[in-house]
Amino acid sequence: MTYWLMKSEGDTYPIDALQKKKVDAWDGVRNYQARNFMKEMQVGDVVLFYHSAGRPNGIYGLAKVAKKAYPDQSQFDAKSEYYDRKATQEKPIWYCVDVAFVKKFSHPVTLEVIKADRKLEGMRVRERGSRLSVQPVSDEHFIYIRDGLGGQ
DNA sequence: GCCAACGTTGGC
DNA sequence: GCCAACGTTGGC
Repeated sequence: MTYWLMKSEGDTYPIDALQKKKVDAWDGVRNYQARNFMKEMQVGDVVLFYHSAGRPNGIYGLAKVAKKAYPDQSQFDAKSEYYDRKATQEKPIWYCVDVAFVKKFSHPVTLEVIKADRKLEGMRVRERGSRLSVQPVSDEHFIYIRDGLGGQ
């Protein structure tokens, strides 16, 4: 079991949108490092759902991986903003996973709190300039957030 | 809305 | 294969 943090823009795809759909494709990722992490994901891995451009920014709840990485169909769609002309059905470039809604925290664990808590030292999202939209999270950090800060 | 950080592209 | 230019992300 691996734990992850995945970012979504709070005003584009908030956790409420996933709650409504229950399961959805996490597509549109166009960063190689993030893609490679998604390829490592296993069904059942738990994800911290992070809002950037949120009010405020932070972790709003939990999701879990419902389907392993498969080719992101939007890369083949010329009308999509995620279209990639270099990708072919035989040789896809971009992958996505399906994620399922698990729960929404009663209060988001804000970036401000994450940065202030010494127990969360080393979390990637704290590091200055970390723009990576899919990040692994250590067991300790994950459990501390799920059972501690997020369970308030 | 600004701008620093940093990933990607393309000329050489 | 280097690196300058460019584009995007995301915190503030």
